[in-house]
Amino acid sequence: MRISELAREAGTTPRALRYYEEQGLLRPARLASGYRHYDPQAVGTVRHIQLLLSAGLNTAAIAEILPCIPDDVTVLAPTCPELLDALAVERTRITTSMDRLAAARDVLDRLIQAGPAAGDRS
Amino acid sequence: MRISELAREAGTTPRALRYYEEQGLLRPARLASGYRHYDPQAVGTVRHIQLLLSAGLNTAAIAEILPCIPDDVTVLAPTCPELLDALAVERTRITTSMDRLAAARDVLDRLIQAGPAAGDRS
DNA sequence: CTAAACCTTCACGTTGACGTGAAGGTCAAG
DNA sequence: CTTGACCTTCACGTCAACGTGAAGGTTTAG
Repeated sequence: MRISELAREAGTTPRALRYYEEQGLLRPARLASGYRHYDPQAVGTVRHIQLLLSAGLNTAAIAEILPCIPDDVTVLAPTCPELLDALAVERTRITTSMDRLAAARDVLDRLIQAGPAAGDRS
Repeated sequence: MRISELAREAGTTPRALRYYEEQGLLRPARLASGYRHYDPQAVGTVRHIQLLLSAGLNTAAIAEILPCIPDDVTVLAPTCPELLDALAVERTRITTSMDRLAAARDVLDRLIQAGPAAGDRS
């Protein structure tokens, strides 16, 4: 598939896919015309990238981790043991972020309940 | 107190405090010299700001919410009912972020366990 | 009185993940 | 054979929360 189709399938833009390639996250083949050619597995790969990005990992961290993620999401066969430290660091970072989010959400919850709870009868 | 002392107390920098003021989050008094003067409550206010920032709220959202947060953190008395929608939106955003973080952490967990789980007995 | 350590207001620099044209090549359809 | 929808590579723009001097006024300690 070509870049626009992959972008549609994965819910992103051609620009982002070129950026991922520039950062070493994707290595599409090239047609004679110079067009990028992606195999179907790239859809899952891109979804992984987006997921990890939304978790706060930067492209450098994903570039380290991504080669360890096999095509089939559920199988998870050949892991790279050298990266365990990096994985643990990111895991800790994610957990810390979740804790902060939970604390902030508590503040909002108190605000939400403090207001209308007292006297909102309409 | 002056800006450097507040920065120390709240664990941040004078630059950040000036930025918060520029964004309408703080309104310190001014001495005759032009120096900013903060009352002790500002320490808690700044901590709230940092917490909400770390939760992904931007300064505009915090500017809306902050006036509703009373000085005493635990009391939470006079809430602004008009802002309930904004609060709910941010709450949803936070929950969504937490879900994404949890999903990404699951991916990392599978990677962490897939590798050393097979044969790591030490 | 002077030096250190504050403070002030500009105003440009940084970082990351892209957005957004610009200028031009490629390819299937009519 | 030309239109239009693709694609390519630069390369500058964006946004947010500050960092980092620059140039100068203020306050405090000796």
